[in-house]
Amino acid sequence: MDRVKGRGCKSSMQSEEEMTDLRRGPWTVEEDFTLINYVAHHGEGRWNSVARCAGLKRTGKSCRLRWLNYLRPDVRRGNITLEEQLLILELHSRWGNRWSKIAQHLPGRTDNEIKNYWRTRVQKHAKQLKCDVNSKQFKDTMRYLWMPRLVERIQAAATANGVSSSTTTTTTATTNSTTTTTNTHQYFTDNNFNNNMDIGSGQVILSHPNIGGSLGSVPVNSGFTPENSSTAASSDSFGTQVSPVSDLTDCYNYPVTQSNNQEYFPTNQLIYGDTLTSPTGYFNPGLDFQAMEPNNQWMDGGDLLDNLWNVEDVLFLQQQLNNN
DNA sequence: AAGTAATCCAACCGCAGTCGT
DNA sequence: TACGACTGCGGTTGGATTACT
Repeated sequence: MDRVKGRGCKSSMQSEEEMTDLRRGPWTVEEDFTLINYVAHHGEGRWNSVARCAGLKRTGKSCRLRWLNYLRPDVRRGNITLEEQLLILELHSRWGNRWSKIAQHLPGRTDNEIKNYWRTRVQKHAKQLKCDVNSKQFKDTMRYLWMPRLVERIQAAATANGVSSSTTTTTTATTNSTTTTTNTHQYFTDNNFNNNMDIGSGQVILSHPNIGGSLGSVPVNSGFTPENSSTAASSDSFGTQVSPVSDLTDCYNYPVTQSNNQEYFPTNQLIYGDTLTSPTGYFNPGLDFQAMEPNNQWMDGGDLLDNLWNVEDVLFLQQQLNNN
């Protein structure tokens, strides 16, 4: 196979790569097949052995990353739900950039995905507010505006769908700490690609939640070409490209629509309460709400997180700032 | 329609921790 | 204890896509 120009190539090749003709960059369908097949046969772990024994010209690290972030059958793809957003905000406020730890509480989500979400969405808003994402102002904004609003929206969605409040993500909290209890739910089927795999013959006839349609001996979705498997975007049956307006529910088995959130959302019982309402004058001056234009996506459009904002919030906060 | 800017996210890197010898 | 191999984590990059002019 041709050597693929890598991403983020900023330094000289590692010695390991200099010695062998290792591939870098996007994975091809063939490589994905090989890795899936090998893991199905031998299990996870010992990634350097995987790379060697499976005949993949990849580093062990690359194999591990590809498997964990993309090929693993329980990887959940698609938009981050309201509940997940709430959970991310809460857990990040407690643990900071401990993406892996945060990801453990969001079944099916990878640390990479959460990290990307944080950087592209949350930090974007911090930038718009011209404050540091680690600043007290921004954290207060999250806690007293975003999170209560998320709770409202979750409850509203639950009400609209006729879900009793007891089954929604109930929230109570103190300003100092939040109690989280974790119930481990099985949200996704395990290794569901094994069912149709004929390992003995080497013939792989499997459907994989992250790869649309059948794999192996069955022709791959026409949206795939060997050279674009991980970057094929909108036509990618992996559901790689996650656009705020795209509906990818057809691309995988897991519900991503709001109406189903309660069913699949982990019952990490984040408990917030009325105390989430900002105490008068709590906010420190410094947030630059003038920077938020009236038609800013942040306030009246865009994705779920963006929608948490509206003009009333801004006016309210400006009032708070003026009072100080 | 074409060019440009902004955004998204898969994949890379370096570093630190763990484990076996 | 020292060393190397391996693994996992968090930060960063840049190609692809989307939005805007």
